[in-house]
Amino acid sequence: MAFKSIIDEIENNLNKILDALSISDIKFSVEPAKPGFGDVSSNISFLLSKQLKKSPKDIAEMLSEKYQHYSNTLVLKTEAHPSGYLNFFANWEKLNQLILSESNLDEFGDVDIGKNTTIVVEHTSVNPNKALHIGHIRNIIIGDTISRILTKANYKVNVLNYIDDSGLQVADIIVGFTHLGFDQEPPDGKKFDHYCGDDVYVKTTEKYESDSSLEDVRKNVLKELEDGNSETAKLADKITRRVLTNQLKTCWNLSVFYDCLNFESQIIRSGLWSKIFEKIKEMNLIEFENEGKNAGCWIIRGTEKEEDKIIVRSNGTATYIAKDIPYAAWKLGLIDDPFHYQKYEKEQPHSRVLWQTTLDSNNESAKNFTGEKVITVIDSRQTRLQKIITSLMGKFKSISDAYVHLSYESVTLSAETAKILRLETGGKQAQMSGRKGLYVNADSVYDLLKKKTIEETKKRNPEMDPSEIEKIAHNVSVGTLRYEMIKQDLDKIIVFDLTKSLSLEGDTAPYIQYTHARASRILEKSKRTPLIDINFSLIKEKSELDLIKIIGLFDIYVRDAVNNLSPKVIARYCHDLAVAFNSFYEHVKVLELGDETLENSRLCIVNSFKITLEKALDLLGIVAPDRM
RNA sequence: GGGCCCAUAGCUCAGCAUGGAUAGAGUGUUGGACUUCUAAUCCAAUGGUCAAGGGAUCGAAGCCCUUUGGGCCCGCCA
Repeated sequence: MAFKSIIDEIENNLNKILDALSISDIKFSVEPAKPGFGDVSSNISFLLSKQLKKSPKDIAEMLSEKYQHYSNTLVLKTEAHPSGYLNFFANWEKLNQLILSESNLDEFGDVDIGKNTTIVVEHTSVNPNKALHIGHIRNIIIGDTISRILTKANYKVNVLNYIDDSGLQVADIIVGFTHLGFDQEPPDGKKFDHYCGDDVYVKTTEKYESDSSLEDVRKNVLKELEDGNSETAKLADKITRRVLTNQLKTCWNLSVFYDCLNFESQIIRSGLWSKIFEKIKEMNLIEFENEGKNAGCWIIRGTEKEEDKIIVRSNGTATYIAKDIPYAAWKLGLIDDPFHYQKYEKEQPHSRVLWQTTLDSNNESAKNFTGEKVITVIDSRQTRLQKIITSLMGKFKSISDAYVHLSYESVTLSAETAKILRLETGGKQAQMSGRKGLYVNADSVYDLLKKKTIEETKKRNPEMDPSEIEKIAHNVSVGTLRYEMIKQDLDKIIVFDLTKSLSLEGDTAPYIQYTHARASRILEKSKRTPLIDINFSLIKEKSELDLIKIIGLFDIYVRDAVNNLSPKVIARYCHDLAVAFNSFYEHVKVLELGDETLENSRLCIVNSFKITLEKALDLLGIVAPDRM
């Protein structure tokens, strides 16, 4: 509750006042105040202005007076601001005690929005024919962060990664291996996923332009992929699984973990499509077109100005979007589960078990990776298709918003970075393209960051053990990359610039992580555990109060992040915490004050800050080092 | 042609959902602070017709409409 306690107290009292005035249906706000306007503000006077035929200022004065007659534990005084706002000043002695003691609890920041219901978060879902590039990373980090935040909000989260192992992109590299003579072993220790993406995929698609006969080869390969028993399918299975293992390595390195891998090939072979096809036919959600350009196809009728969408071609085969329908329905638990589950062959770090679908029965107990709600993280270019899926799922499931497409803008390359990749754009940003080899691999960005952070850490800790430096550099590099992907809103394009991405100053993860290291060192040097039963009247410096206040706002921001599915809210909160701590650090001393009691009270603040920041950063998948 | 998204300081972005006080950060530039709990830091200065126009409102960066500029999507491809 923390800071929310004072908000609730004010809200209650204001409601009582309204009751006494026989006023109802007023949805006023009670929010943390802007600096300089007390601690909590309400807009209530503005909303009453019309009804009471008085100026907001007069109403604020009236309310302020009345407020005195109600019981207050956390509010010290009220103030009617000339602008009309009703401002409240906190009893900081009590509020400090409340916030600092609550911040020591494990469940600090928890909010119960999910009520322990299940929710699916699907993210990553990259074709297993290439290495992850910086654009995929945005998807992955958004998905992982959302999963962490939803878990904090008491959802039981099932994280899924959909493996499109039977699509055109996979067919392309198989063509490369079977018809263009690419060796199945990458050269000189190159990571296999990089080799498939950088070499096999790019060069094979290049070949299509000069050799049109390859088109037929490709079509055949694609067809053979659907039949699990073909030699082609077996080769593809071997290749894609090897690429997948490499991709997962990249994800795990970034502290991204999953619960289950769902293979498209198995969805196709499970026959789920024909079941759902029958069902949507029965429900009249799909129509057979007898005439016009789509004659002979099954279509979903477009609404008003939108075009009809073909689901089954006139030759009887299902289109791309059709494949998404059974999967979406499966995720929502709307159809009998055709899968068995087995543990993934490689062990996922942090002893979180990773499962994968299989069509072969085994001895594992039954699993359920579906959810009452589903969040699918896919970039905004798929909005149109996802809208169709969403509306279709809405007709299957009565809960509103059961299926959510969490959309985000793509990552583009800055003109300078494109130039490094030998693409002249005339100063404009460029869309990445796996096909054209125009992208920046995630692994290489990590490597560059790592190299730089090792240097920086060494500089500051010349005596430190190399393995310790390595560990810190890893956490800082991962933090930097993750923070860059999450700190802005989902609807903003990220223009990725290789040089700028290496910045470790300002609004970056290292800035935030550094404050944690500072706090840790103070606690370490104090050589004692701060005691919480302190004299709170000693805390009166502005920088102290500001810091405690922000600590107390944690759950409010978690709530905000969940309700708006907005990971950046937590990123900003972490940044705010760090700014407040840095200001505290510069303005007041903690150690060697010659005043045991004051020292202890400040140590309490430092400790609360440290554990709160740790929790908040954990929601972003960022580890806070004790030294850096 | 139709649809979706974006436009706030030189640059990158918060604020917009739920209208109200003084529009905030970072970065850049300029100046200052390390014999001090780590300077990956802090402090200060600089920098804004909130794209343009109109509307509703006591009140608009925010809501409605129009326009402009930019991005993306619109295949019996995936």
